[in-house]
Parts: sequence; structure tokens; C-alpha cells
Amino acid sequence: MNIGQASKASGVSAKMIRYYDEIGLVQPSARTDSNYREYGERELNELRFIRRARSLGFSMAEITQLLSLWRDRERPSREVKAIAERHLAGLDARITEMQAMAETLRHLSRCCAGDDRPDCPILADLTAGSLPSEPKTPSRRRSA
Amino acid sequence: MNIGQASKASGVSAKMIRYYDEIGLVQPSARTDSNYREYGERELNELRFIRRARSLGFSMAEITQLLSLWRDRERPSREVKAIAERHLAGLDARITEMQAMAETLRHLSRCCAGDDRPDCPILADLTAGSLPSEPKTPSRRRSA
DNA sequence: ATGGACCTTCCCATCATGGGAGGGTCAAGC
DNA sequence: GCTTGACCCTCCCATGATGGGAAGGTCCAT
Repeated sequence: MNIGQASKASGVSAKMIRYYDEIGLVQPSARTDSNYREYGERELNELRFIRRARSLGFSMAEITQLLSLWRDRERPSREVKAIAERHLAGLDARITEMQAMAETLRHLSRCCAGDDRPDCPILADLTAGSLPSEPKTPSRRRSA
Repeated sequence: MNIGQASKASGVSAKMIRYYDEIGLVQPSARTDSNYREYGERELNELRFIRRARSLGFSMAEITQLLSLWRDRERPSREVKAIAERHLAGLDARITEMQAMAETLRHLSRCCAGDDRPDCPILADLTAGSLPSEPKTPSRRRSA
């Protein structure tokens, strides 16, 4: 199977398949005389594995580990689970963070008239710009 | 105020302040004879504005628009609101997507013993790898 | 006048992905 | 056989926001 066929069959772009080859993640089982990459069922399954793992948000670094566990028939499921849980924790953290952003935006948006007038609580909020730590006297800077 | 002071006062790294200068987003009000960037209150507020907007997840492209509205005393709040709502919609979409990932992972993780044995529903799921759309006859090409 | 803290510019790296140029290969139809 | 179009190859560049670091100039306090 050449790269185009592997791409169609795995749902991974040819560009990415070449990239995985380059970084040594999934190498073609062979090359033809004319230097075309050739992939077999095994590589195909690995490409599908990667695609599925990417769709769950795993980074390439994590996938590298997962794939090597996948290849190892002796792996302890503990290790797989640890990777998954670490990733899940990161995911949850990012979700929480984004939810906070979304809530703030929803609030500001609700407060904004959204008409022709220039007064805008959204811009007002951005202007307030509380510093990370120190509160600091609220800068009553010249109207500018 | 030089770049270090502006950095401290705004919470934006000096590196980023130089970058904003380079892309023309916030330029120093002047340069000293020795070519040091000089920032005034106005620029300081713009930097704080950016920092706050970044913390709400706006992209630099969005911030460019927001900043130009912020500078325009005649802006219609409608435009600000539109940007905010578009961004909010994108955030919500990403949150939903990540929640789906997290739910899947939580489920898989719950099903995984996480012990010394190699059997692992997480790897099993990744192996299943359903194709994006077309089922397609399972390509029985030469077994390779 | 010396040292250290600061500033400058320029280059490189990230991470996963795509775009495109320039050139070789293969298979089908004539 | 030869042409044509669809494929493949490698190599380079770009993304977005950020940081790291080198090489060299500046400022200030001792």
C-alpha cells in the first residue's frame, strides 16, 4: 500500500504520514525501488491508532509513549492508565480555565448594549486590567 | 518609562512588548537617543488591555480589532460585542469538544484495571479507530 | 572607570499541520 | 512507443504566541 492508499485507509493525511516517518513514529514497512513508501496492515493500524489518539487530544509525545506500550505485549495497563489520567487532568484544567473565560465573556456580552453608541462594558472591563498580583492605585490617568 | 518598567507595570513580558512593537500593535511613544523604547501612560494602558484580553483567550488578530475599537471614541458597541460573541462561540465549541474527549477518557480510564496485566481497554479503544466517514470495504489488497 | 543591570537586534525553537516548488514514477489510453 | 495526468519524492516555508540566548551597546552607582 503506498502513502496515498494508507492515507485514505487511515484518515491521516499523506503529509502527516511522512512526518510520522520522519520523526520515527511510524516507518513504512518498506520502500519500493523507486523510493515510494510502502505500508502494511500493521502500519495502517498504527496510523489509525494515532488518529484516534489525536482526536482524544493526546500530544505527539504522549502518543509516542502510548504507541510503544501498544507495541509491547507485556505492558502493564498501569502505565497506559497513568498517561491517560495525566492527560485527562490537563484536559480538565484547560476546560475549567476556558469555562471561566466563557463565563466572564458571557457576562460582559450580556451587559453590552451592542448598538451604535460607543459605551461598552466589554472594553471597560478590558481597560480595568487588574494586575496579576498588586492592586495598585487605580490609575486615574488623563482621559486619553 | 523604558521597556523593563513598562513590563513590570503592565504584566507583559519585555519580549512580548517588543513583539507588539514589531507587529505595529503598540508602538513606543518615543525612542531615546540611545534607541531605548519609551512608553507613556497611554501605551501602558494598551499593554494592560492586551494582557487582559489575552487572559480571556482572544487571539492577537481579535485583539488588534478590539484595540482599534478601543482607540476609536466613535466605535459602535455593536462591533465590540460581535467580536466578543464570535470569540465566545469559538470558546464554547472548543469546550464542548474537550468535554467530549474528557468524558471518553474518563470512561476508558474507569474501565482500565491499571495493574500489571497488559489487557487495557484504553489501548483497545484506540485500536478500534473508527474511520471519520466512509466505512469502505476493508481493503483486502495483498496481505503485505 | 569599572561592574552589573539594563537595553538593543537577530536568530532559533516550540507543536502539529498545511502549502508549494521542482522533479521523478507509474499506469492508462492512443 | 509516447503522452498525459495522477501520483510520489524531498526540501523549504508558514502558522501563533511565546521564550531562550548570543553579541554588543548604554546607564548608573560606586
